[in-house]
Amino acid sequence: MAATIKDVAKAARVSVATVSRALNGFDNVTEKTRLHVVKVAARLGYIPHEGARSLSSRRTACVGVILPDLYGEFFSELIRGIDRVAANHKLHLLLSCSHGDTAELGAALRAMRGRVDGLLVMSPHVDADVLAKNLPSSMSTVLINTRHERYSSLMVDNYEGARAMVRHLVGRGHRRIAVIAGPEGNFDARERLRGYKDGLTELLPAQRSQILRGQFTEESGYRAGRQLLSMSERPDAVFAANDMMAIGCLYALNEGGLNVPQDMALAGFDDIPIARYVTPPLTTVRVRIAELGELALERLVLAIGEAGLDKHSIQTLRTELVIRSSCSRLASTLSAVQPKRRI
Amino acid sequence: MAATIKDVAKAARVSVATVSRALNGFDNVTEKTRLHVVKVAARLGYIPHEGARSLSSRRTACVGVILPDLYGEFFSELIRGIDRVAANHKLHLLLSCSHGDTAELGAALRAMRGRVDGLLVMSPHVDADVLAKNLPSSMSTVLINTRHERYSSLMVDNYEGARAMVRHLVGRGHRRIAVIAGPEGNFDARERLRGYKDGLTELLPAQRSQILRGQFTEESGYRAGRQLLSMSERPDAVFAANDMMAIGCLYALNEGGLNVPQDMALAGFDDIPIARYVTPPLTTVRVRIAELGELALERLVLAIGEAGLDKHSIQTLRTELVIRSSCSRLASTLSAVQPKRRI
DNA sequence: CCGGTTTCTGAAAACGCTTACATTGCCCCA
DNA sequence: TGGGGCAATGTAAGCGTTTTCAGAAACCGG
Repeated sequence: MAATIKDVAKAARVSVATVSRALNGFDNVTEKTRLHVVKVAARLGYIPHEGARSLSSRRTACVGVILPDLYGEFFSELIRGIDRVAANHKLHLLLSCSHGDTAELGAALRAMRGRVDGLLVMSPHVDADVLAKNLPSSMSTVLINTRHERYSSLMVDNYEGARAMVRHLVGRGHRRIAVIAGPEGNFDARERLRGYKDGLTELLPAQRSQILRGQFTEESGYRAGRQLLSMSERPDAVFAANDMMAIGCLYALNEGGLNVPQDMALAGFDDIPIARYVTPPLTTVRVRIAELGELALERLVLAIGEAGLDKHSIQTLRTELVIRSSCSRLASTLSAVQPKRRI
Repeated sequence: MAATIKDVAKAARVSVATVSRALNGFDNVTEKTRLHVVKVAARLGYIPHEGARSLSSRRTACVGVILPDLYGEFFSELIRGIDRVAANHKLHLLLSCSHGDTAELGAALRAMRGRVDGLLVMSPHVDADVLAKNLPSSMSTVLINTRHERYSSLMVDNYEGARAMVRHLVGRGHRRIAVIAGPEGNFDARERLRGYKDGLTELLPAQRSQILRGQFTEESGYRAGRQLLSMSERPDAVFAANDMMAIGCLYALNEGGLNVPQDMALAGFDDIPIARYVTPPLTTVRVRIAELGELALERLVLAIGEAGLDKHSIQTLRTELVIRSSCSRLASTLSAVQPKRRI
């Protein structure tokens, strides 16, 4: 059995209190005693039981991170950002995944009680009150890309990002601009779609929007690409609601013998690290993903510090257009069409 | 303050023991009592304090996962595999990152004491006995791609994978085959390099090996690519020790006007999801990354179950050559060189 | 109606720490 | 030399559960 503080106390012939103080660097212990205790502890290979420690001290030095999924670079980037800040604050990460399932989300939330000091939740499926119902009240919480009236959150400006992209595509001469949208109930997907639609009606009121459904996965992007290939009147540009789908779509288009951007422009959203490495490099909307994670945890740390005084703030991260070569100007279209531009 | 079991007991006019039993589904409680307790608990919004629970029951339902880093798709895939199994077993993941630093690794290991039931450690930097020194003895542990005499581990057959790739490249007619190696002290890097070297001396004893150093990041792959561009006598094939570097290298080569595979073949290692989506799709060595995570956790779960009886086994996952188009045959080289083949 | 089971429930002791409070011992100054 | 004050240490009460053990209640056959 692993040594406990009692064993150390016994072996060092002092009380457990003294051991605790000595090992935790309190100043009310003689240097001599401390040294002795430290030595004995080392000899016994004593490692404090963090569970007991947090029960007693009422802080766990852990934060919970609840994500909808773990697939793809978006989440790994997010976690990486979170980890950076966590390391700074000597916090540990308890990772949980709702797998898009409401029940699992609820369970994950409840399971965090007594394990963590605060919670980072990303739950883009807008199943509003699973949160309120399963979150231990008094648990500091920060939401990521999830809107809820009772909790602070960090949002990405999906709407403006999407609009900016449409503006860019139109500016480059594209007219028939299709979108590969994200999953239905998804908050980000919805906002990006809204941005696309608004951008389109604003700039090209005559053009019909053209929406393909995707699931934010490469695979669904690939399927959308196949669909595009089989269309009689192909769009001249496709705006995928995230990079993964753009990449899947790109693959399908290449496979179908289409050249991006000459035959069809392609844009993504997120600017995941890989986006610049595909060929052609992907024009996309940059979301500073790691920073999103960092900011969220920074904010959570603050909230934990201030305990009760919940500020309930919403911060929105701006996005940024990243122009690479997957959306070059369409010379032919440009000359053929004389758009009524309002830009 | 959040409700505790005591509050529930008081409100329900029963003892805490009864509340505990009722809520945990023991059968020695009248159905009537249980219902009553459950109702009261719900009314008070009671959520059990998992920390207290694990202290008392001596199991945490958590496993620790210690990784060297979080950057890139390799780790996200690994975590995804781990998460799948964790979800099955209703385990939670406590994620920690050593950032390649021995001290941090030690700290992370110690921090796991009393927080988790078992540990998954990937520490390819062969700093052998940080492990033994900081691991609470009696903590079930499974290593991933890390060799240590005292613990069970799951390994990837890096050596054979690399050799197979060299064999493939030679088979395709490549002769001057350079490698972009991983970081020095890294176990995987070392094995892959060894495979490369052995493959080379075996098949092309006359050819000198040509080694560029990388850090397993795209960025270092990019630098290696620049180096390649500036060489007077360029290799006709490059084998990057992982896909990330291959992708970075590809970018540099494209940028330098080289066509892959016509001007230079390029191969990677890992088969991260993105590998198939770059252009040209990357020939690589497939490591079933998610499966690696799954198997590791499966094994850990077993080890936790059997407590003392450590089996201390080593399982090696085979790799698999994935041939895409980044390494097509070099017609010119083929005719020019008449190798003494031993294959 | 009574002893002996079988259920159900409660009291209290863990679990391994931290920490408030009490106690001891020592120094120093009156 | 005695006592006030302070620093070092010890005692013990938590922290919120589970779980052992013992007691109470209900049941059953004789």
